[in-house]
Amino acid sequence: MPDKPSDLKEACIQAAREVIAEQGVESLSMRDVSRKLGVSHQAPYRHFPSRDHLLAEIMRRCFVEFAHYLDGNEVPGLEAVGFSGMGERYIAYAQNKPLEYRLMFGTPWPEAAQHPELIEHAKHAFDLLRQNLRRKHGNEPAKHAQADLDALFIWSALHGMASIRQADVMRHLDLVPGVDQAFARNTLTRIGQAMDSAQPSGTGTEEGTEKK
Amino acid sequence: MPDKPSDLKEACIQAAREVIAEQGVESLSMRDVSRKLGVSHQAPYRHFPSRDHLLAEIMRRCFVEFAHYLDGNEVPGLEAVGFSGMGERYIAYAQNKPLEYRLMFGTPWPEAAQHPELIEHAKHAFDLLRQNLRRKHGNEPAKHAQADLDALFIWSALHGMASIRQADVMRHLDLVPGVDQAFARNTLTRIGQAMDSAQPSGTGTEEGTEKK
DNA sequence: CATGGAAGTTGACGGTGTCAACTATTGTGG
DNA sequence: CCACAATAGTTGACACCGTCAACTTCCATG
Repeated sequence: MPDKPSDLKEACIQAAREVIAEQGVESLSMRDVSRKLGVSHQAPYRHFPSRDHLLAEIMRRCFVEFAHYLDGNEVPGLEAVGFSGMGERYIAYAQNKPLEYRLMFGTPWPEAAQHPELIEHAKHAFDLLRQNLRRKHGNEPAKHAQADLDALFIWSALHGMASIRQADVMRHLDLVPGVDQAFARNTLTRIGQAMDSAQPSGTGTEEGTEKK
Repeated sequence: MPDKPSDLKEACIQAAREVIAEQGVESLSMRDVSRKLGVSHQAPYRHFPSRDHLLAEIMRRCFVEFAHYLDGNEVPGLEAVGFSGMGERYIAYAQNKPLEYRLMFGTPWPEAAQHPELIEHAKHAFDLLRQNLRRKHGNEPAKHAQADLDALFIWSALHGMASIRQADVMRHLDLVPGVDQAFARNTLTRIGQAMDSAQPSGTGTEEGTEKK
């Protein structure tokens, strides 16, 4: 039990991450981190105005790590091979850091206005994917809408897969044995097939023929 | 204020759904339900052993509704036109009943063993998609693995999109205007393109050439 | 009519986040 | 060198939560 750490703010973040890693986000309490640090239950409030602010700071750091991961700086085995490599790194992150992934993408976010740096770093991670696609499409502004749509689609498929894999409902679907192993590979293949097909006609920005 | 409802169990479920619709899942409390029904804070425990059991029952009913929706019995405008129609109905449900969708797919599930009927109904909803794909592939058992993989991929893309659309982080990504409108349509198109491509080589059940 | 089980009430316990007031420490200006 | 103010940390309270235990109320059945 480390008593009275010199940098309490940093120690709070560290302790909170440990609690999250051991028991999950939802059962993290301010008083847990206080106890863990051998400090009064109000001490963390000197450094974080509320539980949400502590959580937001942790999420922000997770997004920094995540972006680093997506850039290929964390998994030296997988060299950057364009977008497909990024998809694999996305999957690898969700698989290797499931609690962090759940924290970033599975937890109800605190009010955005209160935590501008959080959304800034989240946006940055998304921008890595988007810029990758803009380079692929050619960077003229006319193509930006399609790049955004592609980024959203790829993110959807990857995030949906990561969420489903982490939800224990998957264990109860009576899947054909071995399918869970092939799930990630198949998803990447299907994404690639979709992206190799012709681009969808319109972005929907010109008119709306399906408004009913 | 409805005093002393005759069927308290049903009234609890109704009241809880209202609270969820007004304030979200996470701020639903047993005592809220009690107060709303003008009843003591322990009365609901006569009918539900715990908060999780009440939540599980509500989730179960949501899955029943959701399956009904997927089958096309709720949106008479959209006739059942095979898989593609089901994708649209999936999206329509997530859009029209966002809180129920969040409850089913965005909330940490209670321990599965405690709530067998919940997973049974969840599995039933997934089976609607799977059986649809089995009919499409031909129903021989050899094709079942591919049907499962396809179902998981389609579910991933749809669920990922639904989650992302509901997360308010989307409002902060500086997307090209109009892209959010086209998001759903583009996703369906991309799914269709992926499914129209050749099937991926293996299911991963035969051997593992990528185990390392 | 007695009795027993089911439904509902009351009260408590330990847990939480957070406000308010207090103390201790530390660095600085007179 | 010392007073003083800011900063960090403590203590105590409050309202809320889920849930256990003991109590009452009531109705159906023997």
